[in-house]
Amino acid sequence: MPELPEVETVRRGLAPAMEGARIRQVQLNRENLRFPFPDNFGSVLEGARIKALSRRAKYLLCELDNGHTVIMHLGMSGSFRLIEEKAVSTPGGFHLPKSDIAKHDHVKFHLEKDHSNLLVVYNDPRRFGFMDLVQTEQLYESRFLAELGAEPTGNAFDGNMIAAMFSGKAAPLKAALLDQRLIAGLGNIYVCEALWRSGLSPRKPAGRIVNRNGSASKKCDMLAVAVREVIAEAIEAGGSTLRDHRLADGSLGYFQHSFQVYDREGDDCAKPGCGGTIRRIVQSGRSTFYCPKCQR
DNA sequence: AAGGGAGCCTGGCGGC
DNA sequence: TGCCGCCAGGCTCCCT
Repeated sequence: MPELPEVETVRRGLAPAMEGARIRQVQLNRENLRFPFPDNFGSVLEGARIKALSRRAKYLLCELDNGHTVIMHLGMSGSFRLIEEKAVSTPGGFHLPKSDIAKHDHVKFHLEKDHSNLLVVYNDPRRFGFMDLVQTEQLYESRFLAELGAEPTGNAFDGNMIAAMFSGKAAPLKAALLDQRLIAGLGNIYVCEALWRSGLSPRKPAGRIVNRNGSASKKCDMLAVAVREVIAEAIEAGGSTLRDHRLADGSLGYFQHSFQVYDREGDDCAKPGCGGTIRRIVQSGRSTFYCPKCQR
């Protein structure tokens, strides 16, 4: 479920319960997800207290009080469930009632907070997600975070920044916006939506929206605004829920009802007076949805 | 050197 | 009903 707004929604769902909690036990139901779990994963986590749950791009960062931070990525299909203590509590934490045990539950974090037990379960059918452990001091030099580009929610993100990033680029706008080394956190859905909102074709070479002298054109400004807005609105809506993914508390995000182009091939373009039809094309192996009439 | 494609996995859906 | 191919929100690696 995971582009930036979904990860942020997960973070907001888990943080109140997890921050300040102590990790009693970590249960790994397999030795790897996309990558192997680090050897010391359990030993470093168990007994530690969670200081903060934050986010960078699509990564969840769980800072512990022992100098380590857990880096987590949800891949394509990862999700968390938060389960409050139930009747089946034991001295070692508690176990899921049979009805709550799901296929592909790969990691269970048994937590204790304010004398009650919590269970945080990570489920991931496709196992493209992963978890890693780094020294908090070197967090931003770690291999996953070091290369990341601008946070599209940040104050510095504007048309000038886009101009600097896209200047001279031959890659299509779609690919440039998906490049995590430039802007970090956008995925297939929100890129399609942002391009539609800004009236720009996903096929247009990224460098061509930049002024000849390298400064920000009107198009750069409009694109920056569209990206900021679509991300902000999606976070506000609790992200998008596709294929029945749930949020940590079991509820559903509803931004998918606001999609104007994503997965809407054949629909009329929603832009007033446009009259175009949404089309699906494939760019670098992935679906792009756009309106050929008003996106130029 | 940047850009495109395959590969990693499982599950759900539509077509026959 | 069953089987098959295609598709899916991400990322890394390898090739040109």
